Amino acid sequence: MARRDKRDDIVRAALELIAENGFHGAPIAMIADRAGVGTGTIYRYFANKDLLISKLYQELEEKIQSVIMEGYASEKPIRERFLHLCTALLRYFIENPLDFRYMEQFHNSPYGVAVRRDKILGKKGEPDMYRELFEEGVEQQVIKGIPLAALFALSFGPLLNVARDHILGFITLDDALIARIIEACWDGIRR
Amino acid sequence: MARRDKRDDIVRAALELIAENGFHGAPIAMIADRAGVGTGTIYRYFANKDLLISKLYQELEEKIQSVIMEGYASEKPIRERFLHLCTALLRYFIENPLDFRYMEQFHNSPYGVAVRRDKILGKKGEPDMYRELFEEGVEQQVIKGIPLAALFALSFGPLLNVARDHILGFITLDDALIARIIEACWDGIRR
Amino acid sequence: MARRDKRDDIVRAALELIAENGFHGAPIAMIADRAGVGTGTIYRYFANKDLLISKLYQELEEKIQSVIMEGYASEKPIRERFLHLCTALLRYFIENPLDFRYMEQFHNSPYGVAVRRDKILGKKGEPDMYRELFEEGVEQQVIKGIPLAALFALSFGPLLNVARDHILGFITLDDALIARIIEACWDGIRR
Amino acid sequence: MARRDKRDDIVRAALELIAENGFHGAPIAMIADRAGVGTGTIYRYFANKDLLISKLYQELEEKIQSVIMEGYASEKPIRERFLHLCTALLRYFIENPLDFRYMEQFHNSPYGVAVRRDKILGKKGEPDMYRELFEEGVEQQVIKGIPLAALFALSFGPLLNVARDHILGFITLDDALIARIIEACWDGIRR
DNA sequence: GATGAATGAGCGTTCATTCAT
DNA sequence: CATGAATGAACGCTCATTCAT
Repeated sequence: MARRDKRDDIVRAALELIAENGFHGAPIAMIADRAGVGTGTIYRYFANKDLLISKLYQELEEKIQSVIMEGYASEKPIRERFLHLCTALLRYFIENPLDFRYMEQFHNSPYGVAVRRDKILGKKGEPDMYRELFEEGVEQQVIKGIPLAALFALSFGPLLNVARDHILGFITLDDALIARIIEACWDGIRR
Repeated sequence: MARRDKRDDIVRAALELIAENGFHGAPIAMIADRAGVGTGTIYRYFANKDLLISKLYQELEEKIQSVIMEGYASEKPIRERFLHLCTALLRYFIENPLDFRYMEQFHNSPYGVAVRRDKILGKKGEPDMYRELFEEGVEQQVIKGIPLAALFALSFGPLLNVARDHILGFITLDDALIARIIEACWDGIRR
Repeated sequence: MARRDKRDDIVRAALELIAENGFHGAPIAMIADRAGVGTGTIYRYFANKDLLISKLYQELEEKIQSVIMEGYASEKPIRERFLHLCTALLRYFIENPLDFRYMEQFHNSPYGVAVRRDKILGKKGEPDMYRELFEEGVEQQVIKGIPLAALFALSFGPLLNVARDHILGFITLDDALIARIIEACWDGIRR
Repeated sequence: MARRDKRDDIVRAALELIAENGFHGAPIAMIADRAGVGTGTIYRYFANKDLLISKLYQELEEKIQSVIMEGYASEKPIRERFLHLCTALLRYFIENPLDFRYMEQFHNSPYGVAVRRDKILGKKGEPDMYRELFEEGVEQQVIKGIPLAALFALSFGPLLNVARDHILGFITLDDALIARIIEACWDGIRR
């Protein structure tokens, strides 16, 4: 088996178990078992469990980022761009429920706080589509002039909530409902 | 010391430690220590740690429920009632950050799922102000005709997010900003 | 069983196993087993394995110190005092081979270096019979005027070597031989 | 690279790491790394770690043996020969502290016991300069008539102790001091 | 021959829970 | 009733050794 494959097996096993059971419910031995490798093998790819968790988060974030940026046109109107990003993100989560659950677990953990700070306050040079979009929208007076953190809350809060409820089976999201919910998010932030 | 007092000490210690450090950072021995009781004593009040956690959640919920219902008048317009509930809730969280952090920890854990289901789908007979409000608002065509879960998401999602950001210091909520954010939530759900 | 007894069981088990097999050959689980307690119990008495090892060393040292000081008269001639201390020490080791082996293991380990430095250079305020004796002897020109460390080496070096050889069965020390060897040590350091 | 060179690299890496960090601090992977070879390669030269350790000891011993025998003349008087051997040995250790530290680690380990036994009791036919010297000295009544093990203890005990203290910086040995200490050793064993 | 990825037994340590006092 | 000493399963992690390439 190629080296890459083994790493992938580990990452996938970690993703599944953590998504399903939380960090608690995913001991290294169980991850190794699910991945079909020895426990020691995991440590050849990740220095420790924390790093495995963080690395997996980063990779997911990059993957999601690239997916939602497909077809994104920065010259279109703010509203259209907002709808695009939100729809793409929500669709991604619905189609990849494990990824969603993992991200959720991660954000609600000590790691998550630092990441959230960077997202809101802007990390060293790294651009964030949402932040740029909000800042531009506020400037153009299309979006309410409230702090960025509030705009993030008004957008992601509902989004992540409905994604979760859908995955848990409390609601069933189809294209029409997705569209209505995202319109509602837009109603929340638009001036 | 009265039996009640001892129980309260345990509950308060658990609240503080779990709010500050998460479930991980609150072993029974530490809770007992902070409460000033023996570890065994906790098991005289709660059959096990899970039950302590769940019971504490229930009590917090009841307390919050009663606080936000103060001055709530069901004969007032939907909008006004919505603003009242949301403002009271957000204020409560800001003034009681430990309670908020605890609720957050709880919701983001295996326990949380069942609770959320009950809230959305309606538990055995127990009334929920929000659900009633939303149902009435939808009926009166004041609120968007989307599933209850979506309305919950559009309301609580932003609320909990800004509460967290405030507590973490990423945003500073004053009365004016609270009002604007809750208005924005209303914009999101109103027809 | 009294608390003290359990602690003693742990300490004795650690002493035996480490003396017999070295630090390597004395995992916590084995010590617990030999002591007849659960592994977790050890951690109620010692914060970690290192502390157990260090504490055991200290206690042994104190015990040995008090034994060899029995009947020690500081007004007697240097030579007589030297013979007394060395004889008492060597006898102690022969009669308590586990203690000897333990001390040996300890001294030959990272911990041991610091202890040795203190012994030679003189720790804060703590008096050491040997150091005082050597210093007095050098001053009185009864003992060779070479560095303390050299005097320690000329005394303890042979002592510990023969103790080891006796315990390992390479030599059999009786009172006469002990006396001759210690006289030889004196020959080495005396002017 | 020649086979011999690779083996030397491994042996040197093992020597350095074990001397510096003890057996604990020298995992096979680290030795391989330092030697610039693959971990598996080590097992082509040594069946297992224990054998590497023992073989390294033997080689060091042979090297030391040959060095201290330089200029050794068995026709000279006992005393002179003793001073020669001890001086050469002490000098060697001071000039090769890694070798010394390694020997020390080795002697204070399960392996060491067997080696010591051989040295004192005389291994199958292998001659040992010191043993011969002591036996001859005792016979000529130049050296005290005590067991060989005691003579070894009175000679090597101080020697190894001062070597260690010098390497650890507790004492500074120059030629004069070395001479005085070895004279003192001689005082200890001579009749 | 040489490699280093893979392995899993074994380590030190934690902590929810029990139970004798 | 209240206690806290005792427990041992379970955890994250290490490392000597193997073996497919």
